[in-house]
Amino acid sequence: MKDKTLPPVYTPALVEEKWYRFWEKGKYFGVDADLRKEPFCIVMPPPNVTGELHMGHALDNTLQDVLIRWRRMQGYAALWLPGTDHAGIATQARVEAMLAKEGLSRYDLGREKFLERVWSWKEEYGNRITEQLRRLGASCDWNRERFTMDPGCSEAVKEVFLRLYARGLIYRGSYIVNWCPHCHTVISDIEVEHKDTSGHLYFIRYPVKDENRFVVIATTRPETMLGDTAVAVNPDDGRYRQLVGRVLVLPLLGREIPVIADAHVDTEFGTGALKVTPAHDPHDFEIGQRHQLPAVKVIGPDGRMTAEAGTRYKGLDRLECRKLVVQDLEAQGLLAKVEDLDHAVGYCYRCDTVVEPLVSKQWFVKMKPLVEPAIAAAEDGRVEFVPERFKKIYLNWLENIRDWCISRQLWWGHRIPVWYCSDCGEATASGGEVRDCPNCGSARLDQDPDVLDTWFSSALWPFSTLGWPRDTADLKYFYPTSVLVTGRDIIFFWVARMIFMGLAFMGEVPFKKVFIHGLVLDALGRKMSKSLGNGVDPIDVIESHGADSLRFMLVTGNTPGNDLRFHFEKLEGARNFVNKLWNASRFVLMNFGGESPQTPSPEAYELSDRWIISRYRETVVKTTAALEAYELGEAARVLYDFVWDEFCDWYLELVKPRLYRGTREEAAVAKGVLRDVLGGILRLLHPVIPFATEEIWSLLEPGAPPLISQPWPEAKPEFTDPAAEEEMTLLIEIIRAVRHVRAEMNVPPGKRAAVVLLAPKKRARDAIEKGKAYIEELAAAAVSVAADAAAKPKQAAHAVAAGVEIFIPLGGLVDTGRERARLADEMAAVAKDLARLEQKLENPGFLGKAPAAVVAKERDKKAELARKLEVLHARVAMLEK
RNA sequence: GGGCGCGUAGCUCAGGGGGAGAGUGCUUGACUCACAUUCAAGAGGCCGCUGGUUCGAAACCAGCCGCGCCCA
Repeated sequence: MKDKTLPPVYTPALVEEKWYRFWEKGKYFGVDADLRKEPFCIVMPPPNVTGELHMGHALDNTLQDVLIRWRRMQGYAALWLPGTDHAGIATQARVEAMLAKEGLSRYDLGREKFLERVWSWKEEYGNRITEQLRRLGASCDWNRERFTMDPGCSEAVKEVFLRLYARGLIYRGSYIVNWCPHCHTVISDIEVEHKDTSGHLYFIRYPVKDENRFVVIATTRPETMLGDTAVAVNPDDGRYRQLVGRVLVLPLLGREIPVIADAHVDTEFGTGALKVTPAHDPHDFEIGQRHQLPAVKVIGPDGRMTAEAGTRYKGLDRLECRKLVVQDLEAQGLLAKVEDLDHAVGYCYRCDTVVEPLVSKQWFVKMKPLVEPAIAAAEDGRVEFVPERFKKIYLNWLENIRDWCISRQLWWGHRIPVWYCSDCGEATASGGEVRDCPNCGSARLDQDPDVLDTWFSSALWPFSTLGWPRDTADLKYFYPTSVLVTGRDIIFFWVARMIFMGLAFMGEVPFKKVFIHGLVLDALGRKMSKSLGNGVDPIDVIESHGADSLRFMLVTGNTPGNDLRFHFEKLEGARNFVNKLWNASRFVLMNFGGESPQTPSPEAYELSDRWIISRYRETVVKTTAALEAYELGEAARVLYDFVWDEFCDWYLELVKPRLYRGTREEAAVAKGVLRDVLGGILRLLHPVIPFATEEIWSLLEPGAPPLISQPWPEAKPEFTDPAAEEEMTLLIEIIRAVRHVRAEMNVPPGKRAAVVLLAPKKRARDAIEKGKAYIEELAAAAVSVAADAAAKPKQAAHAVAAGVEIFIPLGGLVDTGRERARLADEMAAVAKDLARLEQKLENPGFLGKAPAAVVAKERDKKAELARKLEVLHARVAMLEK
């Protein structure tokens, strides 16, 4: 070993940090608007500032980094724009929890002081996740890092709010909304997760006024009956027709409520009579609107019963109240029955608390006018989904969308830029502080206390980060961005909203492609979650196996749109691959002995050189095509196979004789090829495995510009060499056959065996002559070639490969019984295949309708199998003698 | 209830109208001077079921069964 500087096991920790610093300091991630180049731009889905890197981030950002590094190498002005999201609810909750440890609430501090605390918390912890992204190798332009609450983004949020308000697309009103009693804020419809929950269906008798009969209603939430203002039946329901217009007496409270008819009522559910609680159920709210029913709020924002619920229930938690109401109804004989029922219950997606629907005055975005262009853009292909099926999901959602509730009862976020006059009640929207009411001149003005939904600012991300509302060069150059890479779980939250906001304010779609990937699941196929404790920390993985291994595992395991299970075995496989690359490079470098070999002239190539170059060219084509098609996993698999099977297992072995025993000239040719092909491999792998490839590159090409800035390999047509491929395929087949026989016959691996090859065809004989040294080296054989059957040795193990008969004379070592059995098995297999082919070739349908090339191919196969069978028969006959 | 995805080797998954693939695990052999995180050889599969289209289906279509996800 001439060079001991390369350790035999690749150690990522020694390499990764060094190269990341080098790239970042050397500004290799940075890019400017450059009209001589094509732009390629990805805006990073901003992780929450509160967040820590999880496997979902690791996958999402690895895929982005692969695309960005690849396009950068292809010569695009490749901008990957990073940033973080202020994550209203999550961040505020985090800081409030911290305060709680000091025995304080946010109200103790007051709004201003509280926000100071959040900002300082953000300064302290907010860059943790960006540091973690660096460890993953993310090559984003940190100089352009943005934050959804930085001055620029805040400006954009205000501007968008004001413009939408001016167009009448933002309005304030009292509607039923989803209240999370734990987060203490309203959340939008999509922030509610519906989960099947086992509960009960309570059947309650509502007495008809002045009559001795009842209407029985069914409900899963009996406590809401205290807020009932009607009972509704379907107008076509004969059972209840005569009751419509009558008055019922609401049990427990004695309030008189009407029986109304509404087509919305499902006659199949329960008894067909529906209690109507407009203040606490979305459907009931709509019925209430249609029939001008009062909305009685019996549940307050704290999840407790209000005074309207009556003195007996006031102050009780909604679930305690449920028990008491049921108990009271039963005592009064008004509870008809209780059934078990699984039904969908809404939970807050942030904190998993049961959401309480209630009527409240909130700000909304009117969706219809915004959504129509967003639908059109997907339908006419201005924005494309990869895989395409996600387009349907997107469209289906937009087509059934309801108005978006955007106000949140939080302090951390973009404050709603509206001021209310205490004197005349006028609401004024403004980009700056309003001091005098434009309506009455009063100075008694208060800004709306609420902030905007975090997703409101995220929706502007692709253009707010490029400078909007200012008309910047970046915005002109990079917008619309090239592709958005994100998980399928936030198509509604984010992707759809960016598209309609982009269309509304830029007049163009924010990205041309949406590349959707699945989720990273645990080994058992469950979502990784804190509560299950089944999450795998990417940083742990990076520390134990290296960022490259993690990235390679995530990329190879990824099929477009499908979920990916995390298995440590797969991670180890990836680690082994990186180590394989490392060692192959180590071998190459050791043989260079510090010199830089030159590319040989093509005439100097021998068969194996022509073969590996041809295979390399094919790999460039396949890899590039897979990347173009967003099949990143396929690209990585193609590279894995090429590097491990063809380059390491075959080419490196084939090259050893020349390096160890060849002439100087021969060795120089081999080294030149090694340098070229390994260099190409490093380029191809760099987007997926950036650290190890950069390290190896620096050793392979000392003094050259770093790999990150090298051009992507070209697929030169002149590299393709079908003859070399055909010949090598033959030789590989022969080598495998010899190895097989040796193993079967228990020939010790170290023992050089004599091998006689009988090749009737001249082409095969020529190839064997050319590759004789390969066979001898890789099959530990002493080869002699013969053209006619006279050369057949008698006491020999035997095999057939690609029309070539292989004899390994073993003298007395051949166990004829065993050999006969082996041959019989092989003959059976061949005969079976042959029979199938013969049948096929006798089928007139096949002969008449199949393409000529297919028929010819099948004929060839048949001929070859027939000959093989013949040879095997002859061999058996010989053994019989 | 509607929509989508997935059922291929023991496990995890690619592939995709004309020869069933990979990784891992398993069996056998080898510490061969790049790598035992390795090398070589091997066993292992009515490609979920039933029909249809086709000369030809594991692949395309329909239905069914099972699992998962999303929406209501």
